[in-house]
Amino acid sequence: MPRTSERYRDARREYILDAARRAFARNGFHATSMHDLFAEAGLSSGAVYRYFAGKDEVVVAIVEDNIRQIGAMIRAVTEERADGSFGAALAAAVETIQAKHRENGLAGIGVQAWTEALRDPRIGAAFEELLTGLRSELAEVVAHYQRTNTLPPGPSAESLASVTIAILVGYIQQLALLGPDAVADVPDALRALWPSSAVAG
Amino acid sequence: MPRTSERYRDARREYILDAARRAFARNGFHATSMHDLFAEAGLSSGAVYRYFAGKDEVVVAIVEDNIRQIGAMIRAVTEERADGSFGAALAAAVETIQAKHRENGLAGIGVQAWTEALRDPRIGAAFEELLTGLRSELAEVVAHYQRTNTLPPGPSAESLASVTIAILVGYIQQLALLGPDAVADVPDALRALWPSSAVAG
DNA sequence: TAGTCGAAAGAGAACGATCGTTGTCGTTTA
DNA sequence: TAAACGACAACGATCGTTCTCTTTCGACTA
Repeated sequence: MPRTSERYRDARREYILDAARRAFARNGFHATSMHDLFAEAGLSSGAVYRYFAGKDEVVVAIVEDNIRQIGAMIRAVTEERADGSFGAALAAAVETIQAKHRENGLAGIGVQAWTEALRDPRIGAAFEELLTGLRSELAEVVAHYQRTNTLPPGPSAESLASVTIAILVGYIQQLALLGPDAVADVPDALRALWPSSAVAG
Repeated sequence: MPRTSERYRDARREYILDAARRAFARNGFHATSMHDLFAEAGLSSGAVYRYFAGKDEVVVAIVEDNIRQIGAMIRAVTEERADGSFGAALAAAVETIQAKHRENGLAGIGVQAWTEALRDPRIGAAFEELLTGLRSELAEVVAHYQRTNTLPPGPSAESLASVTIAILVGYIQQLALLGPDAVADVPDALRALWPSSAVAG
């Protein structure tokens, strides 16, 4: 018979993750020690280790959540805008990412997560799943724009989806490194590159 | 009066950096210890520390070289192809990057460097310089394509340059994470997106 | 309903391991 | 032969983690 409810445990876990996110966004995964994390959360080591088996588990939890966030944002925006132009859908995705980044530093965590994916098999697998899943889903969206002649019919929908992902990933990278203001004009460029009217191919 | 020539010292330094690159590409900057580096180079700590003041200096040297490589490749390709189509120039840049990655794991080091740029001010400054310099140079190239009606005249050349950088950065990211085969069809997509003929805008 | 008991939560000191770095001493070469 | 190179042991610091002890709170009992 547990002393506390499951709701309490979940809330506590989330509280620790929030503190970890702040600390990690400030100094990076590796440069942030567990003691830094304890200080940021205002808790002792014993308290934190009751909810996470180790530092790796904290990192993985944060990265997996970050993956889920980014994936969900891209999916939501591109699908709901399937009737507008391709450029407008892309611009909307970018603007959503930017807004989220301003409030919780999404991009910084994301960039760090990509590097971690190269080393940690668990994170690597999660990213591969995100990217390949996103690619096939975006391929369907892209195919729609190919049929309506706003994207060239020549290349495969999958290859165009890869370019789409590249744009979003590269945008997040610049967002993290240069800040939101430096890339504020990207949405306009995307809308102009792929407007509603037909494009040569 | 030094025991050896300056040429010897330079060669030795480069030898150590090559070993470090291999070790870092395999395990990442942080997960690779100096002892790992000594083993990879087949040298003692004393030998390495005679050429580098510390681990940070090794990392910075490798990252700065990586920045120089990527910047040079993008500049060379986009400038020499200024008479072809924008898509062809982009595809050529991507193919050059892919070839280099196959031979020395360029993309993996690059992705790690981006993360390090968030934390180390020296690396961060180098990257900001690369990105902003590249952006203004690419803006001139892009402006050329805007004048010849192969890119829409509406958006600023700088904003289109940011999108161009995003594509290249995002491509490198996918190259590192998914491997060359998974993104082999990207060049074709780029050529199809921006062919020689005029594009609506 | 008040009191008691047991288990979970949390604090905090401390430990073992590892890492980056240094210092010493032999070796090599202009 | 003097100075740089290089090997190697070892050091201090730091980090992730554990262990012990106290505190807290829900459940059961009278």
